[in-house]
Amino acid sequence: MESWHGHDEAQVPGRLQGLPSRLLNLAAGYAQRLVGDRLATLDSRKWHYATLAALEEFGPDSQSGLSDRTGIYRSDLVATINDLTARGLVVRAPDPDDRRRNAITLTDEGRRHLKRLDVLLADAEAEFLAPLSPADRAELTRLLKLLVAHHSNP
Amino acid sequence: MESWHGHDEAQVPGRLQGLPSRLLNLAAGYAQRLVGDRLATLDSRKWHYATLAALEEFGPDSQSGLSDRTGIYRSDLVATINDLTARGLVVRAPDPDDRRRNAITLTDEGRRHLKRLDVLLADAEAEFLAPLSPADRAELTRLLKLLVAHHSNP
DNA sequence: CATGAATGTTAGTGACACTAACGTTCGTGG
DNA sequence: CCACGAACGTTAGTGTCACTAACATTCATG
Repeated sequence: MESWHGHDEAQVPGRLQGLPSRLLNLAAGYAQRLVGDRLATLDSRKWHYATLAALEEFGPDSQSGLSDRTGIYRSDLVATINDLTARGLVVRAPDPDDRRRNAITLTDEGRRHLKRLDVLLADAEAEFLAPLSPADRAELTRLLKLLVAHHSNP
Repeated sequence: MESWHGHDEAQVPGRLQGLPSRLLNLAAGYAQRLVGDRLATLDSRKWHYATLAALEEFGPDSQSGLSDRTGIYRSDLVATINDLTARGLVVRAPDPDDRRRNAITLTDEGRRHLKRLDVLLADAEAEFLAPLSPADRAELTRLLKLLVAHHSNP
């Protein structure tokens, strides 16, 4: 993750120019890049963060529970948990109450790592929102919530 | 492109819940899906549309010119132009003035196809923005433009 | 006219969203 | 009580998109 396509911004087709869906994609791209780059400084990604955050907030959970909470597909969660266990941030143990399940538990080191990621994310968020006033940020959040709410439950 | 992860929206970690960058990614995801699905009904994708639109607006162009205008990498543009020529929407011919270049030209059929895609896109855009009032849409566009402008030229 | 830059091309990487299929384990209805 | 279907974890694979590296051809400039 180094450069990107958005720096020079040559003459762009006019019909695309002001399209909210295009602007949204552009903006989301910048946000994603900022966040991704920050997390990468600690060899982490969105998935790692989301998983650790869910574990801290809701306590130990099965993989399918984590999949629900994070939106990560259970198939992709396998590799994520592999990573996190390999780094000692999480423990995967068979659930004695339901032997189909794995109980995923946050370790102390995992909790510490999550705290470090939190700092990074707050930083990225601040940098991303820099051009907006507090009122603008609230407004943006409101509008995005409307859109997300409308399209998330059909 | 059929289902997606956003329908049930289970209990999500609170620290992620209201984060503009997360909301932005979610919203962009919905928009992308809407647009992508619409375009897919005519076996097209974002790249095809962007290329055709750029050609109509700026006239025949080289591939690297198109790359600049659309933001598509020249390496990816090769396949895009391959597709479009295979479908007769575009003609690729060596540029006599500069034999390194290919001159890409929109065909009549390409123009017709673009018109069809335009309808689809307008439709997707309308559906995406359905929950917002005209004032809200203007506001969203304004905020997104601020963000994009700030992050596109460092 | 030699050197370096631009152009198109091929190949490949990596993140992410998503599907299909399979074995194991559990819960339930008959 | 047990057969059957559902849930769980896992493996493998697909498709889109952004992006890099390397190469041959052609052009432009010094």
